Amino acid sequence: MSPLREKILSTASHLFQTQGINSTGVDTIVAAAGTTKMTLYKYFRSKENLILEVLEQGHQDFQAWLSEKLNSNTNKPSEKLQKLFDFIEEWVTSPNFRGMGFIKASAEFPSEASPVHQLSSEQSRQFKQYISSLAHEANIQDADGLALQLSLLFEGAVQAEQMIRGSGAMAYAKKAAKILINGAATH
Amino acid sequence: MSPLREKILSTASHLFQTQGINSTGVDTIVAAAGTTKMTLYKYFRSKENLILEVLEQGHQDFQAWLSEKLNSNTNKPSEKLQKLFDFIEEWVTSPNFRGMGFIKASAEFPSEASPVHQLSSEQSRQFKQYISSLAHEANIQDADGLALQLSLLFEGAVQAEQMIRGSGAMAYAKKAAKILINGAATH
DNA sequence: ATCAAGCTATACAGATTAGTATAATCAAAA
DNA sequence: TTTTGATTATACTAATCTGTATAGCTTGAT
Repeated sequence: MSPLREKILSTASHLFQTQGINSTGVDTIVAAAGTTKMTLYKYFRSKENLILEVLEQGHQDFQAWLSEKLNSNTNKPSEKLQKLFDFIEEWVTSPNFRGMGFIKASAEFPSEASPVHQLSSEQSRQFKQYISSLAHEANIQDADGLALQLSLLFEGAVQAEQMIRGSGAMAYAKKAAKILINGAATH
Repeated sequence: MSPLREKILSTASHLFQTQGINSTGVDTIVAAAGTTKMTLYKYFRSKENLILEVLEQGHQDFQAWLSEKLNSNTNKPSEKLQKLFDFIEEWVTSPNFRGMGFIKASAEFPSEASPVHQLSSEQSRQFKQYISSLAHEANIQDADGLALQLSLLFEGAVQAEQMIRGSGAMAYAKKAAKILINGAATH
């Protein structure tokens, strides 16, 4: 892929996260990326299109990183579920963590008719589905229920971390997750 | 207070929640409220000022409703904590629930220099502090830790409910809350 | 009936937005 | 050296935004 295209994507991702999506103009993006509007509109049909691609890439990066971590560091299915929040914490507290795109995007595009909102909720659904599959492999009875609860903790912790940087929310979310997982496993 | 002023406040609150704050123009607000810009700017110094007042009123309404419910329906401190999420669910699933302002506002105003962001995180802190005081009265050892975990569940559930309306997330958040409360009480 | 206060109507300024049109520049390939 | 393709520079359109200025209307009190 064109390096300029990637530069625009990463610059936009950074600005969207730090300044907000709607508050970040196209002019700001191209200035920060060191290019011009003509080039941006050559690679992206519209600003909405750029937003969608930023979201898509962010989500894929996270999912790929997470499943790779789980597959290479754990063996048994029950172990995967137990270590899930350890890796999530590692991701969230890493220096180049820029927040979860789909959480903020759904807040900035509340209308369900918006393609951005639709992609956001689809990504949230996919993430929950991934946790559910882990819970299912670990023979948890109410796998979907546990997955929903864990995703609530996750989204709440990310939200809290975005609200007050360095709040340590994820550490407590991890503890809560362990309690919920153990509780669900005994049934 | 002037009925027109209140009409503007409630209209703005509704539009901010359904369309987003930054995406809702002042012209849209006055048209929906059946008045004009001149009147709006008579009662509110600026749009930012209006946003702050909408947030303030929404938070006060919620806090007043919740503590009234808890004080009139429960006696023992431990009972308050147990019934907390029952009442929260009642609030969130009520027909005129318009979402929690401070959660979306912090997403739309990510810069910590923004007064809107500052008020949002202050309200989030106050809510967590309220839960903490309940936990403390119930003689929970790590009252602050439990309060943080419960507020994560709360914010995650509201977020999920905003993302996919009628997802039933709050019911599962309630179950998770009971488990965490019981777990913390035995220590 | 006159007056005053509150509200409406409308037009405007100034800034910012997304997106486009046109021309100049630059580098590498033929 | 000439051509080709990619990028830049700049100017522009048309819409939208917050906030203000000016003038007219309406209603209730004196």
